[in-house]
Amino acid sequence: MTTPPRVRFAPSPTGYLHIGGARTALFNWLWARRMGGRFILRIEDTDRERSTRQAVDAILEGLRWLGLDWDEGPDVGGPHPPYFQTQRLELYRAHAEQLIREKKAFACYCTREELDVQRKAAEAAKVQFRYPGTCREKPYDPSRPHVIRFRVPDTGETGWDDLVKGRISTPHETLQDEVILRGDGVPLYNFGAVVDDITMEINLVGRGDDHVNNTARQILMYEALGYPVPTFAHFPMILGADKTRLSKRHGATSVTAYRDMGYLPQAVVNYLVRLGWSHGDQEIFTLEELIRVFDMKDVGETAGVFNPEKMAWVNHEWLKKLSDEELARRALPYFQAAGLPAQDDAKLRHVCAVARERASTFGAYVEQFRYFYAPPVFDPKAKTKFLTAETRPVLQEIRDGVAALAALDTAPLEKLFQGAAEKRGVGLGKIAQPVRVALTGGTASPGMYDVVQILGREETLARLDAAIGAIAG
RNA sequence: GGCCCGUUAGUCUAGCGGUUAGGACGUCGGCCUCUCACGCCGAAAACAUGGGUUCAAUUCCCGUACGGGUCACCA
Repeated sequence: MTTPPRVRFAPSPTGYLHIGGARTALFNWLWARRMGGRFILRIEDTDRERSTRQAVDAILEGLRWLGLDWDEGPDVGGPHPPYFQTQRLELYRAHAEQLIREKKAFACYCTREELDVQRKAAEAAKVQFRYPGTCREKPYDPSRPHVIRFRVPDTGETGWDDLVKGRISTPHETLQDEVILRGDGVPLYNFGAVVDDITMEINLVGRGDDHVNNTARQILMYEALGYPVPTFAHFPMILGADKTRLSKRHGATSVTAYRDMGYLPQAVVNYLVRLGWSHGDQEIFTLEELIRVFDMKDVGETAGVFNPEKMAWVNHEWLKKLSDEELARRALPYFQAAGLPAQDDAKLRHVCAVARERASTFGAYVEQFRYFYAPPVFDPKAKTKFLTAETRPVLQEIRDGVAALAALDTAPLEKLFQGAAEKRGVGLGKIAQPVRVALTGGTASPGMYDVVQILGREETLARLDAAIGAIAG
């Protein structure tokens, strides 16, 4: 392709932007950016029953959060407005009328009831229902209730060279004279998409695998309308762990849900791009790198299972790259959303610094380190094992030592803990573990000096006193 | 069921006729160590299956099995 690609993402606003849609958008966006083309966003809202304004907003929000901006579409306009299908009805009507004049489409007066009867009969006879062409030759009478059907050739086949899947073709016998305009004049998907892709000058259609079976019919429509057929690229589906198409029952599937769990947009993009595409042995990619190396031809052809563990790992890699300041700034809203009194200060930066190597999402930060902002919740087993009459003197010694320190710098703290260990001829663990349980409630935490420094002298002493008191009682 | 598409370890993938079949997540073991984590080192783990074609098939062709998609006045 020598002309720059004009690609599009055309979601129907019936819910949030989900993982699969996000990846489709991403592949298209990357290709447009790589090739110096245009990325067009079009809202396919012809299903009025299910389309909502909130869903439109949610999808735009999801795309923006991922960093996928559009060159033409809602909010930004462009040379081929409007970008909502329900505002383009005259266009579909005009193109349908052209087809009717040229006998490539016709009005069908069959009622749904009549069709249902035929469909049931076919089902009973165990044969594939196919519109029998009842109204093919009837004269056009706009005054009667009707739909417009596209006339499909009875024989032959239509194929194309798919950019990712290679040659695919469909025999016409498996197609039928499908409805392109409903009784109320609203187009059906295949026709609306074709008319829009023609008028918006889309020359590369990249979409999910689930549209493979629509492609031959659409190509027939391009040809009937007299326009060049675009290149098609069908991306493999994303599946759940049970290998069925990814859906809500597999867990979180909306991209904003991942934002809310504390994933970074660049990590979500990074994970999604690697699901069905690869480049050497590299796993971590910035958007800039992707724009340089992404190629639709490298997209694989096999469906892939969405793997939350790997996505968490990717997110962790990204988190580790952030500066302390950036990390804290981004983590803050999550602590606040959990009702914890965190602020963008030195304490938060210290908390994030120790969390960085220990948790892979901001959601996990809050979960694992809430004791820095709230009273510790004691693990019963840890309490029984480490907060005992035997460890009480240790807690007391550390408590008094911390109280006596001029400042909670690492060196004096180290000296305090090691002194207590040496005095007893035991390892540092014998000292640190009881203190750890007293301060954090559990047996796993960042290093003790960090914990003491983050909690501060007052809170450290209070927690040690409480633990000592609990043992006495 | 018809049609379309697919099949390399549990998962994501590299491979494009001759490789010790490479990398990553996860798993397991070790080192480090105040616990956890990080990091480092190491290990187990794959070409669905049967026929062809070929001197030679993971790689090309056909069948089978399995999986997915799709069969609306939804998109």
